[in-house]
Amino acid sequence: MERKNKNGKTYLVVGKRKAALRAGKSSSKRAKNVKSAKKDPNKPKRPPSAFFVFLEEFRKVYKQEHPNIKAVSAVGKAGGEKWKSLTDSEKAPYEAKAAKRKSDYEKLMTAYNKKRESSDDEDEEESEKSKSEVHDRDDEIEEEEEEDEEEDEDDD
DNA sequence: AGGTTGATTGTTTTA
DNA sequence: TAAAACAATCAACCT
Repeated sequence: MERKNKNGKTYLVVGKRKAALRAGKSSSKRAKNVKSAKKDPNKPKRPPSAFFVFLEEFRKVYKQEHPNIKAVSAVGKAGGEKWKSLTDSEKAPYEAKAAKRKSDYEKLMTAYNKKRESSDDEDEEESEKSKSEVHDRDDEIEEEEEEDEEEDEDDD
């Protein structure tokens, strides 16, 4: 966050994490480019943490409370502060959703792995050499049905 | 015009 | 185990 457009163009110094992003030629922030980062065509993004789940809702209400506020950092600060203000009971539902998302993430990851397997890219060294030959000739894994079961837990 | 940063915390990942 | 990075967002700012 020390962007000095004066003379030096070293304004992209954000701190630490974004720096690595700079290393990669990828434009999007999502482009995680570690040294050994493999090229992932469509790797499932990480599941949002309970805080993020809470933030999604918090942002809406925050914007209503502060329609003039447009900076994302404002919601971040307020959200973070509010988040800590919440009790475990309050965070419980958010964590529950986060956990659910994580569950789906694992499923997506499995599908992703299978997809990768389908790809004839032997560039990656996989430790699953003992795996039996796949018999499923046609396996479409891009089918996701979201079933939201309404569980009402109000015991505090 | 488009890419990128900013700020929060939590979870995921890799070394 | 630990540390780093990334997950969304939206407008402003830089190239």
